[in-house]
Amino acid sequence: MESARRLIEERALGRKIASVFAPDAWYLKRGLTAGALDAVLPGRTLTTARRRGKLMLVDTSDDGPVLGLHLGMSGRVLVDDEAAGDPLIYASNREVPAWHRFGLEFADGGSLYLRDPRRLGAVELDPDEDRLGVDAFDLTQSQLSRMLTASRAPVKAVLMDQARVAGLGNLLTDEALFRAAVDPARAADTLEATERRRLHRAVQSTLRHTTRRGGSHTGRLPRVVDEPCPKCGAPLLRRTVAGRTTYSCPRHQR
DNA sequence: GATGACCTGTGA
DNA sequence: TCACAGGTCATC
Repeated sequence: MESARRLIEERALGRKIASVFAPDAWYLKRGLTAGALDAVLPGRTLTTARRRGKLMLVDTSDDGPVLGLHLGMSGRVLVDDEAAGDPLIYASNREVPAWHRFGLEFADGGSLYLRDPRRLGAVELDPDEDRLGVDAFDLTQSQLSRMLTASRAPVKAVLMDQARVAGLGNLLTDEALFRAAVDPARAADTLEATERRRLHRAVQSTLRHTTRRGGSHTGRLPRVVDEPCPKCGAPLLRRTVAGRTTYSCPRHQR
């Protein structure tokens, strides 16, 4: 995610858009059409690449619209046919032209494409940025503590709620809870102050770890039932928490 | 806040 | 052949 933003920042800013490639109407959200994109993007350049959680925000020149790009779980950004980051898990890295769901052709002959096998990504114009909470990278200890003490939901549900914290998905959340030794199903408001601090540190270290690996989600917690816990050896547990498949260690995550 | 639908490649 | 993966949205 962050590496995709950086790729756009380093390689795509300042290049004049010649045309828009938007063959997949389903991929355009909130009433957006290919015609609307054609009407506003050609002639402009991309000026800034920002990110809030999993939503990429690309500003355009001459008071143009903000281009919102969602990668979903399997989407990747390609600039001049070059991808960012490590190969993702749960996603194919093959080159299939039909997986190009959206793109910008630049006047210099280059391009920016979203390649997304499973079509779970999305493109929108002028996205409502405030539907997302604080970006996980900027989450402070006291912000997290307030969220936790204010909710009786499972701690995993609080971490995954994009309106509270933007950017933590299923895998990252499991990994952070594993590192913090906290049971994902614990009601958020039952965490002690020391556990809340530990969880904050675990979120930060998980994020640092994954960005260092180029945004890939591979962590310390194996997502395999009955695999021995790398920390204490107990067979790992698999269940549904907050509506998502959840792996945790039944012994040391309390 | 929980649940199921959406979508489609992957691997058993 | 089919269960499963994940982020988001509509619905309860």
